[in-house]
Amino acid sequence: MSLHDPLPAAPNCGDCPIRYTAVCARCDVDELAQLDAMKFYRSFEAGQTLIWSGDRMDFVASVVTGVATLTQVMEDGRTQTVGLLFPSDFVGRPGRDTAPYNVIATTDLLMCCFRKKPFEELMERTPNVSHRLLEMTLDELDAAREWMLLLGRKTAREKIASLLVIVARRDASLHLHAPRGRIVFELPLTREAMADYLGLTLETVSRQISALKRDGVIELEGKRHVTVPVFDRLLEEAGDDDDGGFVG
Amino acid sequence: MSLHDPLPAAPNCGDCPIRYTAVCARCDVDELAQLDAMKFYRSFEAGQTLIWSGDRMDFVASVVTGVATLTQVMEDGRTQTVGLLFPSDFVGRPGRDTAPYNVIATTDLLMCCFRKKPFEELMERTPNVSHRLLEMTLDELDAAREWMLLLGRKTAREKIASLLVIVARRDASLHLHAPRGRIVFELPLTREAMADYLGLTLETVSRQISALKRDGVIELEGKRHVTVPVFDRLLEEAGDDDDGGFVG
DNA sequence: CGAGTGGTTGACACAACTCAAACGATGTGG
DNA sequence: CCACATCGTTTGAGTTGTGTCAACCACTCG
Repeated sequence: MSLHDPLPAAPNCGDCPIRYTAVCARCDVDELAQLDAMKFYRSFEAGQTLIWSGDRMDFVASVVTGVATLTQVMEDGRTQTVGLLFPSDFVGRPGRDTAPYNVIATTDLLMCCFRKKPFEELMERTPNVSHRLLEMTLDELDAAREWMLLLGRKTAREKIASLLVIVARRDASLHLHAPRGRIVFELPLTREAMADYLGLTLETVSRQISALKRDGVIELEGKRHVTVPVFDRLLEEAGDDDDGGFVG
Repeated sequence: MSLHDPLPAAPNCGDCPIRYTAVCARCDVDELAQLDAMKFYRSFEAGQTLIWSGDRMDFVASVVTGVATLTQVMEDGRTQTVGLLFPSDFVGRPGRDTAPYNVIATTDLLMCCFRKKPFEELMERTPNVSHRLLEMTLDELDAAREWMLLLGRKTAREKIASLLVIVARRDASLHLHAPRGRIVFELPLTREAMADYLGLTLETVSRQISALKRDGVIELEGKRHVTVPVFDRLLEEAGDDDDGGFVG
């Protein structure tokens, strides 16, 4: 399975690909049955905007397959992506009713949705959900702060390498292993979407990817299919001091 | 009361300045008594590092008075501040035992601490605490994402203006009102700490502050005492499209 | 009074941005 | 089936905002 797989038929919770990683990860059979009863699926095509900043949000959701971005746009059009959503990531905030960001599908996307009100009520009586959500939110906060270091202090080349590391890790985690040695993955983002996430222009992104290719850090087939011959080399280029523990 | 006030004698929870804004905000008298029994205070001087990244953390804490920063440092010394902690903000993550960031007091600081284990146990049986912590963590995530926009897309001048807006807002929230018209506050950060938070060099910070002064957006007495004659003007300079609703 | 700390200002360099041209892949209509 | 438009991308040439290096100022402390 990769980030781009065709959408599976709406799965039963029991054999859902994100059963043990999403908000529902710690639910018992009874709790799962309750979620199962209230869930509904929505699918989107690559490029579609699911939610506009300022919209009323009457549901929360988990990404089942595909990738989406959270982006902020300034009045004059400057755009910054503030979150990448991979399978199992959660969208929406209990207790808030308007969306603070645009949510955009960058690949075909399947979401598992819950109407907000019933979900909030379930959260009230189900610590297994609210504690898992707290844990996931704390993880996202850590990720956001790591991204602040990237945006504030890394060079364009380090930024690109760091993004590739993130994508490689999230892709690997779908297969339940850590990236090591020679790895291959698909980029779920256009050059422009990468630029918006990295705080760069798309030209700079393109140039730095070309440079990493020229230097043998990566190989490309087409624009999206990336091979990293030596993952540790990519890690060095990313300039991270730690290796960011693997979460299965 | 300002961000810099001398430390009060260790207060009783009932008349603690952050009684209705910290993790304990929603606790009833009984829950408060439990927290009261297990809490202890620690104070720090401006400039002190409370916690080093990688250290074992056996407590969590709330800022009672003063300001602290969370900072990340790369191997080569590049430094990025990833969080500003004002009174009522929470430090430490239940369920993790080593600190991911340096925590540094930028003013004299009073912390209300809880040993991690007992606090976690109390959280298990006290939804009023864990729900409040979830809410605060979601707020912090929003703040981190707003900062990502700043780091990725704003100019140096906009960055400075934005920081001043944040400090003005947090300072005002201690007095339970929103900033408006002519306002006055103390900067709780050195130029270097500002640079680390804004992803700039201290020279650029200094130049842009001089420029804002020259243009009449701010007035300075000494290096730290700031007067903003027209708060809306500062907001324009910050380049934010929304006015970031007031939280009392 | 000298040393140290935090801040300001200047001169210059360079990484990344802007503007512009062109490419390959894909799709569409005559 | 070819001409043509579009989209995402690459590459080049020139500009600029911010970083770097360095001198100097204002205070404070011992």
